[in-house]
Amino acid sequence: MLLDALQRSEPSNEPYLEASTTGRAHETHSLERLLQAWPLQRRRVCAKQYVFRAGQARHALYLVHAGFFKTAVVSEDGREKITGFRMRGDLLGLDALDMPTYACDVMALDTGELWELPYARLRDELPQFQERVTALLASEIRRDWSWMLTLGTLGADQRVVTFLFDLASRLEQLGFSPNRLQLRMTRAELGNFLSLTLETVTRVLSRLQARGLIGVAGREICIKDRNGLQTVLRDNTAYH
Amino acid sequence: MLLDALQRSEPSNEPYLEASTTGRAHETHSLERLLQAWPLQRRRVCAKQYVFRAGQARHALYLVHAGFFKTAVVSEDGREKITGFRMRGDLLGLDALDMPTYACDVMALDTGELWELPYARLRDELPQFQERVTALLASEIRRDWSWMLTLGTLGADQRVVTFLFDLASRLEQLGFSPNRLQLRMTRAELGNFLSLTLETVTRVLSRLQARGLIGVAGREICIKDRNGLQTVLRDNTAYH
DNA sequence: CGGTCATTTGATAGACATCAACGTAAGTGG
DNA sequence: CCACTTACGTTGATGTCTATCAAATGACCG
Repeated sequence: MLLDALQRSEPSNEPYLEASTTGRAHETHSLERLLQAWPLQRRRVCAKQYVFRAGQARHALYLVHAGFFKTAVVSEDGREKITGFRMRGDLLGLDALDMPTYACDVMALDTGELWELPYARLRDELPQFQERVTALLASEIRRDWSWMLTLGTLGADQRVVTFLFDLASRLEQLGFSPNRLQLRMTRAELGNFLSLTLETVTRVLSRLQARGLIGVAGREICIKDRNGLQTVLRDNTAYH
Repeated sequence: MLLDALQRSEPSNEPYLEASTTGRAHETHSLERLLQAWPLQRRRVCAKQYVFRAGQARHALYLVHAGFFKTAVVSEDGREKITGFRMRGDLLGLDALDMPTYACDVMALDTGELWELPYARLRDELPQFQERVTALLASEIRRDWSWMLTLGTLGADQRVVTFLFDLASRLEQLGFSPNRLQLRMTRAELGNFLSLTLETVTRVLSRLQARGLIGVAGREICIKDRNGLQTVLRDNTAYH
């Protein structure tokens, strides 16, 4: 139950414009609707380009309008950890709201468009905005906790499957097909997010494909047997 | 740099009332000062007692005034993950601000006192409160990310050392000695938080003690050689 | 003082990391 | 248009960290 509310991670965007079974314009888009009357600064970014980096002066909040992004934290000694993948409707920079500088790196994984939100003005002039921001902050915490649970208690296969389900669910929310996933990150990035090596990610995907549960063609993955994948989650619950 | 701002996890409370070198009344206590004029409902809890559990109707926010607590999420199939240890100055229930029910379990690890904060009223009547809550939410996210980094990229020894440093730092902020740590959680709980087994935690502590870096007597741990411990962190940076 | 729970330590095994090649795709420049 | 380069992905062999299993000791409590 908690899980349903929490799980999240990944995106794929412009292709696959099929109709979703559940309709469009979900929670994710509510911020966009809220901001329709505002003249927002837009910013285009290309793949591998940083939106901002930890330590830079915080100018604004960014609302993802298109494209895929990764957020990451880095330690002094260079260890990096991808904390999430962001897509349309996600807000970037929230985690530094109380700071003068950004607290994480955000990199575009493909070309995308961002809307620059002037936080202070929106907060003061748009009453629902503050509330929305609070909700987004809280849900980010729950999402993080959910991933901590996943990474801390599940084995490699189950982590990957959890990721695939989460990505599929997010895509579906945006109106895309939940069965054809276009990964925008490398195996290494996926592995980093899941606390696995890139080789392990590859092996898991191959394994799942061999069992007929998914189809893998590079970064294009299709989900063939949802129940089978659910079984993977239920079965060998490694650890603890 | 990021790390310093982020790391956090653990507490120990009433004993060790030594003077801290850095003075008192830090950021952590600012909420208490802010609330001095308010008549707050207080609640006493005993060890092993739940403050609230995930799914229960959300009544209020709780400010920890005394005692130690653990927050945990649980999946449908019973996997549990401790997401943090909370002490004086921490706010409980923040992660569910936008929900009708709590999103995690909170259990007292010893006797403690909580102050019940009526969120809606405080938000409306105390302007600085909203701001404070936002800051706390954001810093919880950064803290979570920092632990994700630690758990995802460091080996067992380094996780435990990171934990000890974090705990020591938090204790110092509260005015206690940063060198004598009274753990309030079992090895199993510590292991759960660090994504290790209780046996591994025990072994690491024994190992560090054998090297003369710390002293271990059950749940009482004293830090003997900070530099030596720093070395552990620098050295064998396992993984990736 | 028996009984439960927490901690410690040892022996063993397994899952995943590491190391090493090789295959594939895409982009560059001659 | 095709070597050449570079980045990414796949697969295999091997190693190791830490989980698992097991047992003994100690602490606390009714």
